[in-house]
Amino acid sequence: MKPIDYQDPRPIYEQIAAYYKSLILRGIMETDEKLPSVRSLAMELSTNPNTVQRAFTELEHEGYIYSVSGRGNFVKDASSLLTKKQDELVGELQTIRREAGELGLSFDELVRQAQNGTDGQN
Amino acid sequence: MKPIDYQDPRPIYEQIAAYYKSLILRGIMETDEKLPSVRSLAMELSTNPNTVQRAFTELEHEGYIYSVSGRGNFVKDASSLLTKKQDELVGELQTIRREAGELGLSFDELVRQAQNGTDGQN
Amino acid sequence: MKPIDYQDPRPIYEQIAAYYKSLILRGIMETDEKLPSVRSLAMELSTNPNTVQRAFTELEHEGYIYSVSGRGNFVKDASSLLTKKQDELVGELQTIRREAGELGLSFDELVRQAQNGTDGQN
Amino acid sequence: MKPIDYQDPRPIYEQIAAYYKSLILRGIMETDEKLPSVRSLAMELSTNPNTVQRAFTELEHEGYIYSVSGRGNFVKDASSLLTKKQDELVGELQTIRREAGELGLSFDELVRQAQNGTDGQN
DNA sequence: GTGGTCTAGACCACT
DNA sequence: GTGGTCTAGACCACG
Repeated sequence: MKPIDYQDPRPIYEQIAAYYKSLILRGIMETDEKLPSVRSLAMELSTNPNTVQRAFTELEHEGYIYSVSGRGNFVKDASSLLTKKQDELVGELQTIRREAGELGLSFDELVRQAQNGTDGQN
Repeated sequence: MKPIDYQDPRPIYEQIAAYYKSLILRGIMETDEKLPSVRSLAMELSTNPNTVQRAFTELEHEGYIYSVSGRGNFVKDASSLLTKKQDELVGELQTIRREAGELGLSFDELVRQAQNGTDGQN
Repeated sequence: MKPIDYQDPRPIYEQIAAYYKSLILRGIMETDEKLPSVRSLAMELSTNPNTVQRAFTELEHEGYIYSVSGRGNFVKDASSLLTKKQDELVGELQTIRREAGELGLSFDELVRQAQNGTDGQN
Repeated sequence: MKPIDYQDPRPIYEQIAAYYKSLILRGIMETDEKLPSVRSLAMELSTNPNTVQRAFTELEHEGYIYSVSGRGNFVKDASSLLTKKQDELVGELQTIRREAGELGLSFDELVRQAQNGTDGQN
């Protein structure tokens, strides 16, 4: 599985970041495991090192990885991240649900609309 | 119905803004109808005029109201706002759905969790 | 000259309001002159009385007309309005000019772009 | 170049926001670069932290920066912002041009007036 | 330390 | 009277 999909409307650095978030949160990459170097990953994905660097910067800001100057980028303590991320998503859903209620819209109906027009295997 | 709930984690100015968004989007307040003055509403809600002002500023920035200096704040043309807002909410749900997929989480399960712990009549 | 143009992207009530602003500012309608009644104008333009009412409400809010309940709508003191409006437009142009400067864009170039794609007899 | 000019009729928080918009749109500040902290910038400009906070809130609402609680404020992906902003300015110019036409004023004359009384090197 | 929120009180411009 | 801006000072949550 390659992280970049040019059909995807998201910018490339977002896709790269999302790919590693997924690997980390699912436990496929373990704590303190080293990520590929910026240059090598840029080669592999045929993209610009700046784009990879931006993805890594985002991962660092959001607490997924830490960077050691001159050594590389490494996975942060991943154990708590998944449940934390899950709580965030549930929180966002509750916000949307409350907003829908305030506007007289049916939350279930919105959920149904969100499930149409996409692949759909959840 | 009073707009401020101190149990609600949202800041007061957000609650006030949300309250008027709801009134406007549901059509309870009509185009060009006048909102209460900053000072009188602050009195009524026992809060600071700055807090009300902040709520109104947010409403103005988001296109719900317009302000006429020395006259008051008035409801903007709200006709198209509701469907636009609904589209936004569906878009946010699709984003969450995709993120959940990337993390190996069940979107339906998250939706179920979001519906527990709150009143729940959607 | 009829005020409504369905090609115009602006809402109908905006067009009606703009039409009367033009008449008032150019001195074609004089101070205290009576505007057509809401109902008769709606008939003449084959539109809904609500739409005309909304246009008149906007004109009143912006200080062009005043309304006397049961009698009709009348032109406010128009003498000072034109120069005031002209000053407003110049002020807006200066704002745009300053913003362009802050962004490293050429104001003249923007003006040129704004003059292409439209009729062009200024 | 210091952002605050007390001769400028714009409120201080607007000037601060405009200053950083300019830096971001011109590419002088890069994506994910950190802005000064609210308090340190307030010290440097001899103004109140609330005023700086207001400027940053506006920048966040308008999509120029994002804030990470406890870490600071950072520049958002700015690549598409400049052309978008330019289109907005051209659109505003066209609106003014149409209004001028409706009032019997010469657009070119207004542009000339807007260029007098200021520095003038566009 | 950071951002974020809130209060109290003041001043201005506009009408 | 109205909205809008600014200051001073306080408190909270997060890390």
